[in-house]
Amino acid sequence: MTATSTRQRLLDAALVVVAREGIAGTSARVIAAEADVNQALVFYHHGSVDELLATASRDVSARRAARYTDALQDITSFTALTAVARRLHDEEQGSVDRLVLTQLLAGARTRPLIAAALRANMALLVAPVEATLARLVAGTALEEVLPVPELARTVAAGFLGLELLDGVVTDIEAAPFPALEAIAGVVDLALQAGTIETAVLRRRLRRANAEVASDAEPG
Amino acid sequence: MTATSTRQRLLDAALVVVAREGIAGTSARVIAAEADVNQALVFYHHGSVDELLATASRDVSARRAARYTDALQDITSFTALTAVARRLHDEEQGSVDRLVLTQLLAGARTRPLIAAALRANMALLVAPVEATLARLVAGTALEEVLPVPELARTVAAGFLGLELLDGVVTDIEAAPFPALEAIAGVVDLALQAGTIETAVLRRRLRRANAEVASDAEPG
DNA sequence: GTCTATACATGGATAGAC
DNA sequence: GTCTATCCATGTATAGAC
Repeated sequence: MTATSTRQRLLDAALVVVAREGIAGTSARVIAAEADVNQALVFYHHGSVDELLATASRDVSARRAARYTDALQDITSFTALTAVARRLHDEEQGSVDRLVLTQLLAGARTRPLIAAALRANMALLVAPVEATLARLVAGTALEEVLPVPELARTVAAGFLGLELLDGVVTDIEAAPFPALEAIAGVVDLALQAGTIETAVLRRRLRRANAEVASDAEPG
Repeated sequence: MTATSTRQRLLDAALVVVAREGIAGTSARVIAAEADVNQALVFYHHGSVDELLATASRDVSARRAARYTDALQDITSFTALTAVARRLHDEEQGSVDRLVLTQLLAGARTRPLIAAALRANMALLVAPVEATLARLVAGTALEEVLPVPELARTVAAGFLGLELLDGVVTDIEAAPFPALEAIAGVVDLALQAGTIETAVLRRRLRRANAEVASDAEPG
């Protein structure tokens, strides 16, 4: 086994440093120290700190997307979807990958290279969620009222929100999942033919949707 | 009218700078320049940059909580709740207050003073949401299966997730709300007596809940 | 309360020897 | 590919005059 290349050591170290020091505390010097290499090599191998972070971000998100795709492929109910969300969240507790994303999102607001990397990465992350949701609503009354691509982004964003707050507002840690699972239970029930007649649900959903639309443009 | 005090000018400027430059680009010098006062006055009036940010954060969150409390007080359905979420989101488009929270959350990971301020602030933010949800489920079949305090934190966190991604992953901007409103419609329908008999829903929800619990501890 | 001046640390990035 | 040395900008914070 050859020793890990300096280039790769810097990529790994960058993620560790971002997770530990935050985006504001991440510098070429600190990353190099973490990788135990000379500071100038950050610029030799990666051009700039932001390019290094962008590359590292692409790597970590590819790993994350693969993990999500794998975990979601057998999902057949909203209840199961929330259970997977809980499991993924638990598995990522304290992991480097988890802390990095929120730090990079904050950094992306002012650093174009990081923003570009995250945009590409978010698409990877949303794809498996979208595929799963499309499978879940196919053939149900929800199919014609739920905008699946948008819902997938909403779900991914909400999940991110939980990860973002976890550890800062510490009392939120395990709390979200029972709540989400209870709601998923209601939705799953609503989808079961026999509990609500599909035709009735469809009609009512359409009516409710129309009301929302008219509420949104008052007077 | 007396001119705004230097102390207050610094508080206002701090938020502007955090929103514009991000937490990583926020320094005493930049804040002082934005406030058009001398750099040393940051330390004279606020002790340190982090203390200034913590104070400013408390102020901005108090404003935000007041806005939310006001907007939520007349909510009587989940559909209306999502409509309010959409309105609040739209109103905060491009506002200083909106960008600040995510930046401070990222900063909180490594800066104790900011973390403490945000913890206090999050409680303010969750309170009106919790009160609203408690009102919504009171007397319905959901009352005994939904953990309201946890759900309130989940909703707040999810909302934050949307705000966090908005502007970075640009295609998410307006998308979440139709999706959320469609789901809220389903939940509201499920709660309407006559659509589903309450007793049936209760029994099924309990059973679904039990299945989730046993799924969570396999083999 | 506000200013100038300054000490001192850290950071991005490059030149040039090896 | 890697190292040392260095330039220069920016940042925190304080001392002391006004």
